[in-house]
Amino acid sequence: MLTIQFIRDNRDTVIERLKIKNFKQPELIDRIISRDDERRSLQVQTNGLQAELNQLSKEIGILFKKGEKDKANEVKNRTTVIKNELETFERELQEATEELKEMLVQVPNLPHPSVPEGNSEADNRIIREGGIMPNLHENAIPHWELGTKYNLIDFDLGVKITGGGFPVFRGKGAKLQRALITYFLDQNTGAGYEELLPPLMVNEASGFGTGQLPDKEGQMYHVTGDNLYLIPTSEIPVTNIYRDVILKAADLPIKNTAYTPCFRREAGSYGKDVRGLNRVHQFDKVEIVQIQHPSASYNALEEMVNHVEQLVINLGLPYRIVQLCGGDLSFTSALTYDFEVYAAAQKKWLEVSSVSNFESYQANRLKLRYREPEEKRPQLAHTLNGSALALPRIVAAILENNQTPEGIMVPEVLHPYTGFDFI
RNA sequence: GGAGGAAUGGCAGAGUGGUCGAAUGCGGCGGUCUUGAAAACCGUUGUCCGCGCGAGUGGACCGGGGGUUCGAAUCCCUCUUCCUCCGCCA
Repeated sequence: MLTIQFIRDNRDTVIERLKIKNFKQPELIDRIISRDDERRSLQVQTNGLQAELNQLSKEIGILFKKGEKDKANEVKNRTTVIKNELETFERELQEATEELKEMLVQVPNLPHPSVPEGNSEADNRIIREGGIMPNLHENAIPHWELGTKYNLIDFDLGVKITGGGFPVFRGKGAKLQRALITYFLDQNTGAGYEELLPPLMVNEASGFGTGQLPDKEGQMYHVTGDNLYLIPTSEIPVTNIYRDVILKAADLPIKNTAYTPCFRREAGSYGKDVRGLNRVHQFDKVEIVQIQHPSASYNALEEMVNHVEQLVINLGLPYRIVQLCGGDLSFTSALTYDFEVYAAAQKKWLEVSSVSNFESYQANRLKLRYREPEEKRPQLAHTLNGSALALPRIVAAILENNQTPEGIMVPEVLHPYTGFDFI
């Protein structure tokens, strides 16, 4: 979330920039500022009464020690009055603080100045395109049919044992998954990212820290018995490692990578674009996360984009990089680049990575800070993350684009990992 | 799952109702000394929210939340986590 201080100091800018994000309640900004005014005044009054009470309590202690019991009791009577008064102020102060936070949490991150205006995908800006479009033979088929034909993916089995959107990979299909995961992790660690293997379930505090809670609750599987959430992305456990942490400026940047399965309910997305691996409830993803100094975060974002681009290039997939417009940008992001690869049989662009700079928005929720060597006060760090990469759609594109009448060619970089070059 | 014990500042560790944000040690930072370093000595060293032009100053925080009390690190309730033992188990 944005800090209250920032909102107070930049009211007009905040309102103006949030327009690009289609923020629907600009009046909330003024409500926040006036509620904060109230909060401050309540705090002044509360603190004053508390100071008085503290002073009297000390006096009582001293009087009792001296044995002046009567005098002590007299002072005690005075405290009763203050306590009653204080109770009201404390309650109101607490209410104001809580309401303020509830309102702050509803304000999305400000988009970066370069973010184009727009309401939907159609307004996203294509930054770069690359790779070569494949020429498929006449009888080319989409990946869900290839998966069945070559016994790589069994969608029906997944339905049987769990439900729709939980495919079973088998044989060379399973091995291809493992190869991609290992390949991505190797490339990421080679680029200086420390490999992590985090928990797949997180608590509420973690969900709040990265911005999934309280609003996007419906997107996550909730383990009600223990009040835990299955992660929709390893961004949550990895970034939350640094929750409530004050780093030294010299510790920055921190670069982590993690492979995890991801779980998404995808409520309300039935119908279009859900065939095969295009949209599933459980999938594998390798993520990269950076904790950055604010002055370096946009360079880091470019670096991450270049890194992810190289992965896609190495796999030989036609791709494009788009910058999300204001309306398509997520609640917490300031700037996001999406990677899409072309799946030639279904003739569709599939999103395989989303690389974002959250600036200090998550950091403020997380209380993730760093300190400059000579500075007393810690500053909020910047957080960034991106998929490197999400597997199912990569697999879909590889299967579809590399199919020949004789079988499917495995990208060369994967051969050491798969142990086979043809399916 | 059952029975006990514990949680204090960066770390270790005192503190069981009163001027305690908290002894002491270590670590960190600054200084003295030294050609330099070490040692020794001296000083300093948490976070957050306010008020004040400023020098300053008020409040909160001893795992989280609630309670008792004029006053809580200290007493009570509750949750979480860790340790020991028993049971179960990959």
